[in-house]
Amino acid sequence: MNPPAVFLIGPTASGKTALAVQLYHRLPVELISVDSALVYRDMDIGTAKPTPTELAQVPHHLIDIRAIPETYSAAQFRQDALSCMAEITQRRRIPLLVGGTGLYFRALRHGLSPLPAADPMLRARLQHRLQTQGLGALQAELERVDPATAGRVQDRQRVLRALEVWYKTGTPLSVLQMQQTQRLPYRLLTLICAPAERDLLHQRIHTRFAHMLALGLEKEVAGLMARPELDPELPALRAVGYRQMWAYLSGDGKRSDMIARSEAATRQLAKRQLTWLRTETTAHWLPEAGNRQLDCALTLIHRFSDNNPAATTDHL
RNA sequence: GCCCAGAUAGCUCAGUUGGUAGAGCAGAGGACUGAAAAUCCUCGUGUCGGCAGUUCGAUUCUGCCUCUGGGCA
Repeated sequence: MNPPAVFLIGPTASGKTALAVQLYHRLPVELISVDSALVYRDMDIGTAKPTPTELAQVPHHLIDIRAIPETYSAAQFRQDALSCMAEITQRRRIPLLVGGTGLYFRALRHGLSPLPAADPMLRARLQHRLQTQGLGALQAELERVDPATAGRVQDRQRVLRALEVWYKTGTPLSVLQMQQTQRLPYRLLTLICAPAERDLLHQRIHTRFAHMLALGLEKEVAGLMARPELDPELPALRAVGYRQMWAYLSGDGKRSDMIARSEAATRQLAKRQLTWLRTETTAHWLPEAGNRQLDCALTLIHRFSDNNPAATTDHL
């Protein structure tokens, strides 16, 4: 039988990290972060990263593993997470994957088709064509080489990616995506940590952003702006809060606008994360934060790890 | 106290030469295969500040009132 693993998925500001820490103290688990922003060093306050003290007490894998100018990807994540999970399993412990990046969870669970990695040179060339010829020209070309994908995607980013795959392999993306992917070789328990009331989540987002400002988010971003190798178009710096603060410190809008825009962007992020969650049909939705939530999670994980998959993989 | 300008969607505002109105933002739903905290798609009924008058019909014109800016005393 495959070894066990637990997914703990939740939107930003849902309290999933706090729950994961409590679980760490009571169960033989090790935490793996599933978060595209936490991988970056020097982005601490705005990503609500656990503090160095917390990280020392409760180790999280896959945090602070990249410098800001570096790119990371779902495929990178899958590879890194699988190797962490193997090590944890060898220590006879259970990997607890906690985070909110839906694509990373999906890539880990269902695998990825064998596609070529991003090619920065090729991307730059395509980006240039996008600027000079417009999206329509690129869409028309995709329509010729891969009509299936052309009919499915309409945004710049994915049109460019589909052409990139075509240039690198000579095979349409839609054909490559039909190939069998490698599924996760673990027995899985999926827990969802999300407030039932949207209003409550919005309140938490508001409070948490005020807290980030109090912790010195402005200073953190000003420090990044002072570094010549960084610019606001880098994927890492498009993160919620950083993008808005960078714009404000560059003279765009009032401080109150920056706050409103940051909180709105966070709400929108949480909404998109919740959309991923609704496709999780075999997951267990945990009750609201508190003792009952912890007890519920503990019970579910105990039952799950006691080699009784039938009792736990079913829906509630 | 007087004069002027406003009052329309949760917010900022446009508009209707009189036939009950629409943008941006916010919000909601959805998509998602090496940038994903990214990138996109779809969704707009609201006493048009209140009361009265003119009119077949008023959010639109008129009068009064209330409130908010600005100016003059």
